[in-house]
Amino acid sequence: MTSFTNNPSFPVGLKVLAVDHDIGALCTIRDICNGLCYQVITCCTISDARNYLFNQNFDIILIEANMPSNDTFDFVGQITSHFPVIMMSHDPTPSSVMDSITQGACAFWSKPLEENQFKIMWQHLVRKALSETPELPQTLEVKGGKKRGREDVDLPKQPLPKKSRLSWTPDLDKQFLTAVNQLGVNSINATPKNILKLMNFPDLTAGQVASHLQKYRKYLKGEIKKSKFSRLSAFQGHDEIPTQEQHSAFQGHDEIPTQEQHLTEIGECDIFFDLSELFPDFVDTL
DNA sequence: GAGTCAATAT
DNA sequence: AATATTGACT
Repeated sequence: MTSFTNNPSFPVGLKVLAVDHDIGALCTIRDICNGLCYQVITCCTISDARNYLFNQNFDIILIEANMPSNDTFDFVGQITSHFPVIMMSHDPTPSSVMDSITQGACAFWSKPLEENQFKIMWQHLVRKALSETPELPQTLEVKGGKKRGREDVDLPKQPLPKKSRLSWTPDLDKQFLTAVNQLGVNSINATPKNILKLMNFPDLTAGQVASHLQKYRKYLKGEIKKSKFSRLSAFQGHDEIPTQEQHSAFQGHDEIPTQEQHLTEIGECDIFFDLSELFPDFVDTL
């Protein structure tokens, strides 16, 4: 991930995760990081950030302090022992700065962000590495001080907090649903690989998508059967949801179907009801 | 090989 | 309970 070239003041390949509900800010961060040849991944929510951290490692994490969700600082507290975390905000109130630091963040940056701030990001990385591996300083000194700095030194990295199974958060699930709806749930194009491509979520595997897709389709079948006895609730009932559990994707957030999707679904259901009246046995195999 | 689906494992 | 894996089948 990260390495130091013969110029020890300029590590290359820093891998950055940026979390901010403000898309404009994410664009700025992305631009700056690209300019510095840093790898950067951005996301808008804490739950997406969690997923990224489950699945891959980062050198440093940038998080907006004033996110709409209220779990930001809890999250920060959970990850600062594993990653250097920098908090940021347009409005660095004493309390938000204090919360950040007490949760273990290593810096608080005032927005607007500037490239220079990113140039020194690596210092936090080194500080953290030093605190964990006392012998690193020698290595760095050699690197900068003398001879052929061509061999890169990889900073020692802490293993991931946990190699954990994927969690289908509402956000991730929403991405999934968006992709599936785009392809058409019952289209032959709605394959795990195609969905995976549309989702563009790092380190997500086709197998994971396939598993989720299977669950989703199973859920849909349940919904169709339930709606068998009441035409109206077939859709409008979509938000009044059957039980409550298995609904996270299909699990809970209210999908606002586009006009088109809506019509399509209605069409399908009408067909379904006609069939169910004529060929109840056939329908049962659906 | 790629998918689906049901069963089973974790 | 949710997710991952497996095995049979297309």
